[in-house]
This record gives sequence, structure tokens and C-alpha cells, in this order.
Amino acid sequence: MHYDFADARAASYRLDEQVGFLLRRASQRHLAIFAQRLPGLTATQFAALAKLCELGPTSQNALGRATAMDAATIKGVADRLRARGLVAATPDPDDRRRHYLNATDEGRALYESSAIAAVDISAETLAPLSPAERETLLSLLGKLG
Amino acid sequence: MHYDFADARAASYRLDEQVGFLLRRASQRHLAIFAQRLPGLTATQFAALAKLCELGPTSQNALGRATAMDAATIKGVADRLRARGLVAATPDPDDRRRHYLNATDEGRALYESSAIAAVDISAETLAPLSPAERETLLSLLGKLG
DNA sequence: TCATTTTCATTGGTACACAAATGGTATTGA
DNA sequence: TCAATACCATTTGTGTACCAATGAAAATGA
Repeated sequence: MHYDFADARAASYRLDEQVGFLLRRASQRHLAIFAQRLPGLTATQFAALAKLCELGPTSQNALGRATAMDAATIKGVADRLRARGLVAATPDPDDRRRHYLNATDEGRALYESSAIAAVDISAETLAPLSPAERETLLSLLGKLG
Repeated sequence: MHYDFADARAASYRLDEQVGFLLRRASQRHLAIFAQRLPGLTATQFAALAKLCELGPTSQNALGRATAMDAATIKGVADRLRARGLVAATPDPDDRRRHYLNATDEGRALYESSAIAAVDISAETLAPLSPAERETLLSLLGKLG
């Protein structure tokens, strides 16, 4: 019986050790905590709302770039935020392609009253790590951006 | 003018520093590399196929648990793998609720011929990091599982 | 000026991802 | 034994996420 290189190769691949798998699991953990702590708003929706509050009036695509969502994705997110009255759209007089997105008073209030919870969610996600490890993880993840 | 605690709180939340956002961005990076290096099979599909090859005959839900996919998700993934002839399902004689999933010869061959690329994908995803940093990141992500 | 290129928002299509509900089927424990 | 419980696979519904293509509108440059 000869040595099977294909098997050796395959055996050297362990799903549980791959970055992609570990990233997916960590994201799952985070999203579960988010949904529990801030039900009624998804992490993605909160991210878009937060960025919009930070930036002020912003075109839809620009908001997408600021939140790492492509044009198709940010459209869906913005639509749902608008449907809930958290965000409003007004045409840009200087560029007829664009609509400015803006947080409504209600949206801004929700953001401000949720910001503490959002910080808590990050902390809880990182709870299994020591403070130094948390710093390290955030720094390393940042380098992958 | 009084000090506005809500604003102070809000100002202390920076999207770009939150784990959730950084995890999402790192995942995007990984998925983009995966799609480029192994087109024709998603990262999720490859994960399921790899685990199935590793475990041998496995019920659908058990495969889902082994790959961190819920029952509804693994069903869709398994359906697509079956539609492509990479996986086959046979009824479990001992439990009429179950169907064993099994990689076909074609599925196993594809897995074995793709395992090297899969390892490369992980390496490329981590390319911005030093070897020591890669180890650290994987270890910290593992603790969040 | 006017053609090329870029950008904006939208659409349609595919693929995860999870909650909740369902109908069968096993397992259990009193 | 048989009722309560747990598990399996499936379905429905909602929400990301990305690709590719579209038409309208700007920006660019020869």
C-alpha cells in the first residue's frame, strides 16, 4: 500500500483551525449577543444608523462605503430604517442622482439611547478574553481590514 | 449650555473600533479571497464538504452542528451540494427520521484537490500579519467560540 | 463641445443565517 | 406501557451580502 499524498493533504486541513471558520463562529457569537441585548435592531442596521448620526447627511452609497456595505446591501438596510422612521431621504439639489440620508429625531434618539448597550455588547462579546487580549484581537483584526 | 451626556456617550461609540464591525470586515476579506481562489464552491459549501469527508456518513443535523450551521442553513447547503453531485443522501435504517449524508467520489476528489487551495486561502487572508500574530489571532478567535 | 468614463441608485439573482413552527419519529421515565 | 420529552428534517419568513446589469446623471479630458 503506497503513501497517499491526497489523504495526507486532506488530513492537514482542519476546518476548526481555519481563519474563515473561526471568524464565522466569532461573528455568530457577536450577533447572538447583539440580538439579545438590542432586539428590534440588527447589528447592521445599528451600524448604519450610528454612522449616519456621526456623519450627518450622507448619500446612500457613501454611507455604504463608510459601513463596508455594497450598494445593494446598504439599499436594503436603508429601506428598512426608513420604513421604521429612523432615517429620512431628501433629494440632493446639486446632484439629481443622489438622495441625502439623514437620521430623524427618532433615529437619533434611538441611537443615543442604544449606544451604551452597543458598547456593552462589544464587551460581552470579548468577555472570554483578558483586557490585554481584547486589545490585541482588535488590533490584529484591524490589520486585516 | 449643559454637558450633554447622551452626546458624550454617543461620541464614545466608534463603529470602526467595535468587534462586530471588525469581524464583519475580516470575514468579507476572507470570503473575497476564497471566491477568487476557489470559485464554484462557497466557503460554506467547502466547509460542509470537508467536514463530511472527515467524519464519513453523518446525519444532516449532525453535520450542521459540526460546521456551526443551524438546521435550516445546513439543509440549503446540503441541497446545493447534492444538486452538484458532491454529496449523496441515503436513509438511515435505524432511524427513520434521518438521512445519512455522504461525500460522493466526485465530492471527495474535489475536496482533496481543493485542500491545498483552502490552506492557501487561509494564509492569504492572514498575509498582513506576522507568523506570531497569526498564531495569536487564531488562538484568540478560538477562545470566543 | 462632446465622447468617454465614472458615479448613483436600483433591480434581479443566488447564497448564507437564524427564528419559529410543523409533523414524524425516537427516547425517556414514571 | 404510555405520556412527556427530545430530536430530525423541513418550511416559511426576514435580513444580510454580493454579483452583474441597468439607466440616469455627473465629471473628465481631448
